[in-house]
Amino acid sequence: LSETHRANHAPATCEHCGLARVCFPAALSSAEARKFSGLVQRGKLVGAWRYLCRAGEQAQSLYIVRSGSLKIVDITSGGAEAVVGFYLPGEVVGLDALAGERHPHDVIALEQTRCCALPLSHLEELLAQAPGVRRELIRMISRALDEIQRRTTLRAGQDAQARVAAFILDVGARLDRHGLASSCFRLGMRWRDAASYLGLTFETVSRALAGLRKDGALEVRARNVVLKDRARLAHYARGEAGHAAARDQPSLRAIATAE
Amino acid sequence: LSETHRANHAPATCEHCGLARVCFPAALSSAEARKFSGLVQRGKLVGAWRYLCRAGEQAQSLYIVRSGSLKIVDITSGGAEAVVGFYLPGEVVGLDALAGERHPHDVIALEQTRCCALPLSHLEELLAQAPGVRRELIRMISRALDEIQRRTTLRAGQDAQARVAAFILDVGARLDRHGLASSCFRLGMRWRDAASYLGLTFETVSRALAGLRKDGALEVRARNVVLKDRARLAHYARGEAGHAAARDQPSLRAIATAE
DNA sequence: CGCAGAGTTGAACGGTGTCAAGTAACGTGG
DNA sequence: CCACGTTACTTGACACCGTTCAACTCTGCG
Repeated sequence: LSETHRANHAPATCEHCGLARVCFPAALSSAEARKFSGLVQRGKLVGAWRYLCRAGEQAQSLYIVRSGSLKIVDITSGGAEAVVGFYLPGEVVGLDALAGERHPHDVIALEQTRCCALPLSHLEELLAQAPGVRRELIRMISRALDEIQRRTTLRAGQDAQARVAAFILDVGARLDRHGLASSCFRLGMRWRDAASYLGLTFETVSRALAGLRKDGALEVRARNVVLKDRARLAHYARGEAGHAAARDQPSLRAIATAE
Repeated sequence: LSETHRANHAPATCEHCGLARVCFPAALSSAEARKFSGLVQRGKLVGAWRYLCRAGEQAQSLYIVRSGSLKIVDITSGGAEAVVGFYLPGEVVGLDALAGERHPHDVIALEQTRCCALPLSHLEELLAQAPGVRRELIRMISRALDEIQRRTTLRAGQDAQARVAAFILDVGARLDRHGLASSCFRLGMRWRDAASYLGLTFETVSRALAGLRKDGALEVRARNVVLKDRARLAHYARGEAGHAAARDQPSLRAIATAE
């Protein structure tokens, strides 16, 4: 059963993959894409709660999430776990391991998750031979850097409801970017994980969601989220709900332009 | 004042620069390093409070901070400014603009700051001709990604003293990595900026510093910081000071290893 | 059907934000 | 170089949001 199932979800080449338009090959010439496709191990399955990779471990591959989701986890010296981020379908795991060649964090599947793998040895080969892959890889890491930086705004300075609303919208936008339903989706993580990521407790996340639900901004059942009113959510995400807007004036005296 | 001194001795080539061992050329062959050196505009000066680049602006160059410091700023829809990060000497500005070719954030000098610039047009040229530069660039972006991700831990979940202690240690570590004094340094930013970065108010930062100072963990005068007791600071940074350690048990049932 | 883990909801405490007043550092112009 | 004004920082008091602890319900799975 799982074999035929896997076959259905695992096309033989990247060209036939549902994510082809947003994955690596999208920006490659067809020759490069074929070469790329030949080096990729497609559709590796990672069960719920299993590690895709472990902190400190030698990095073997880049992984592209095809379906499912994962969490990036940092274990503090006290043994507590802090969630550093999530990987959603269409996103690439391991871009942060290209410097040290070691994975900096544990990456754990939140549900049954399917990934394609590009072995790093093959990546080297591709980088030398296919300039498109080089450009694309640099573009990807750079974009990842930008997104993480942009995301830090969600996690500090705002109150709980704003952070939760922003988080939901962010997940929606990320799914949207990869052509997946962005108004009605299933969150793979427990609230506990989302809370850790947002710097809150799961009780607070629960309460924030209750508030958003009561206002008709969204619906939540189990872990399925339906965005009912994006504008209202965005409003919450900016902290402009109920109480007045931010009064933290820029105090910015930055000078118009250098030279 | 030491700044003007240094300015007079702005080296004519990268080989003679004090940061040579930690900057780009460190990992290049001498031929590549010479080529690199020839394409770099050295020692551009950015006055305090001036923009190195602006959000949305077409990216022209990668910048390497030689001395001084800058803040990365995001302007919220309400007009308030949120500090997303800082650049310290030896670090590279603009790695997050390689995807969209536009700078995602304002970058503002916190003090008189000196940067070298590598025009992106020249970078393309280098990437094609010098494989060492390609490797090094990928390594650098990847490392930046890792560091930002690692840094998110500092900003969520811990109390104010822990965050401030962790921040100070992080700045010290970053300076150390580039061969600069790591136990006694000057923070270029106002507490207001550090507070924004840490998701706190500047009053709370001030109080946290007062606490750390009272315990003899560090000394602060104006913006000069002296680390007196790193162990104690690290202790604070882990949130193990005074009250008991984290009781947030992993609840981690992640399964030993996939397959 | 029943257990275990996840999520919800309530009450009380505490840390941080907020407001306010006072002090120290910095830059500017005399 | 000094007086001044502005800005940054310090410190205190209080309110509020979020954490903590606890009881309960829901969901999923054997």
